[in-house]
Parts: sequence; C-alpha cells; structure tokens
Amino acid sequence: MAYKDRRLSGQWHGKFLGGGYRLTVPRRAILDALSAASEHPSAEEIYMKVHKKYPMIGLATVYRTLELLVRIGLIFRFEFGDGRARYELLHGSKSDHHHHLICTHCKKVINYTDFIQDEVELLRKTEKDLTDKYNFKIENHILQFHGLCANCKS
Amino acid sequence: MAYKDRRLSGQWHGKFLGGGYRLTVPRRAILDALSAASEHPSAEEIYMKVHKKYPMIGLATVYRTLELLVRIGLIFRFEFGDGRARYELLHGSKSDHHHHLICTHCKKVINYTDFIQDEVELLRKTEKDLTDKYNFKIENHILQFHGLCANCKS
DNA sequence: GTGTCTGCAAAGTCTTTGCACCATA
DNA sequence: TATGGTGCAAAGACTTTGCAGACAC
Repeated sequence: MAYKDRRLSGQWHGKFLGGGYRLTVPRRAILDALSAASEHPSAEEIYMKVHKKYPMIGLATVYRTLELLVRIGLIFRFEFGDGRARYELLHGSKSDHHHHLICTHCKKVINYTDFIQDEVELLRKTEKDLTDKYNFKIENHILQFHGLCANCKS
Repeated sequence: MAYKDRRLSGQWHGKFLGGGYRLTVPRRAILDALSAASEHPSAEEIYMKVHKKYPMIGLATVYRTLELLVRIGLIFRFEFGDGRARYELLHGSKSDHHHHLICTHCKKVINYTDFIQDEVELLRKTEKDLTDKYNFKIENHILQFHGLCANCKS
C-alpha cells in the first residue's frame, strides 16, 4: 500500500520507533486526518475521512490506532457527552492550548483560547499542589464549561 | 409499592411536581442511593444498590430516571474515561463543590476540595467573560486533572 | 380517571477482540 | 525475516426503546 503524503510523517516517526511501534500507512493516514481536522472528530468520522483516500483501512484499525496514539501521548481523548469519544491532536505548542465550551442541548463544542492565560497559570499551580498532596503524576487537565449556546437558549 | 424512607423526599418533591413529573418510589430510591454514595456510581452500580431494597426496580428505569434527574438539574453526569457514565448528586451548597483527579491507568477518581477557592473564583470570572463573548448560558463546569496515581506510578 | 411511569425484553450504538494474512524495520 | 499491524466479522458493553400494565396526582 502506498502512502501519498510524507509531508508530516517526519515529526511522528521518532515517537513510534521509540516505543517499538511501526509507522504504517493507516497510522499516517489517521494522523493526517487528525491534523487536518479543525473540530473534534469521533472514531467514525476519522474512519470516513481516511476511508475516502484509503478504502481498505478498516474501522477496527482506526479504533486500535486511536488507542495507541492516546497511549503514546500524540492525541487526547475527550468525552463531550454525546455518547462517543472524540479526539484531538496535541500540538505541544503553548499557543494551541485551549479549553472547551459545550452546549448541553445541541452538543456543539467551541474551543476558546481567550482568557486562558490566567487559567493555565492557576492550573499549573494547582497541579503542583495536587502532585504534592496526592502523590499523583499529573499529565493533563480538562476544563469544560457546560451550558446552552446562543441558538439553544431561545 | 411502599416506600420505606420518607426522610429525604421532601426536599425533592417540589422539583418534580414543578416540571409535571411524579415522585415515584423508584425515583426516590435512586435519589436515596445517590445521596448515600460517597463515590461516583454508574447506572449499573445504582441499580445494584437500589435492587437490594426494591428488587422489582429494573435497570431501564434507573437509566430513565438518571436522564430525568440530569435534565431537571438534581444530579450531574460525568465521563471519566472508563466507558460508562457516572453520576453525582448536586447538593447546591458551596462547601460541597469539588474537582476531580483521575488516574488514567486504574481509573480511580479522587475528589479534591483543597485549593479550589482560587479556582472557583477564577472560573466564575471566566464564566462571565465567556458568557459575554459567546452568548452562552453557562450552567456548570468540569475540571479534571489526569495522570497516574501513587500506586500506578510505580 | 388521566396521563405518566415502570418492567421486561429486544434492539441500538459504540467499541473491542480473534484470527489468518500482510508489511515494516 | 521476525514481529507487530491489519481487515474482516463476530462478540461485548453500555444504553435506549416499544409496549402493556400499574400508579401518582
């Protein structure tokens, strides 16, 4: 099976080999799909996207790959309350960091990056306090605001 | 079907009737189970607890009731990443407010109430900013820290 | 008495797993 | 070439739904 787009594979190659994993065509395709996604695709949505370019890639592979990517820390898994897991690529750069605003009625999710300077600063402090008190190794945080969006309010 | 414990039903009665809902024995039993729970029970766990006292209550009723309780704002639904929804009674009093520390390995959840004074203060401010900017009616927030607990670190 | 609620069982949806074949390092 | 990865289909887990009878108001 030929892989058409080697543009992005370089930055991921190391992460895979380091853990004894192989950077295969399906895995590259799934990472590409996540890279291109502006929203928070579900496994099914990623499958459909990937399937257009590589029809032989199966849904089970998508699930297995997503689980692997979460495990090696390349993506993050969210639950927004619509009954399916949703995924987001971790870019690593600070400027990408955002939190979520979720409509409990239509399930729309808004990424917001405003106002998070103070948030992140406080969270980092809390992270340290919690690490000390509970002897946890904190790796990530989730901050979501739930409510009704402009449309659903009316 | 007789309901044995009317101790707690008073405080909920109004919430139900106001919405045209009936405060039935299964609903009271489920609220009691949530009241007594110190953790974050899943539907199945609530069912098993309720089932001991009222064996005729079915799992479907538990699911239907939980959905109703979320809708009328008596309980909150969480997803901690273990594949099932978990529920928590909203007490309304400020002193009960807490956030969660979740072990990504063993899925253990710790409620922490330390350090949250500053957090809540900042979140309230952010809530207002977001309300203004995105025209959302914010009703709740979720703040979770994910990582490895003391046991799973080693 | 009326409209809501419930129990049961069946169906639905998302996700995981077994196995033989294939591909990466 | 050795080992990990994949596709397919079947199974698993959690949750929802249809319907007839029961109950709260």
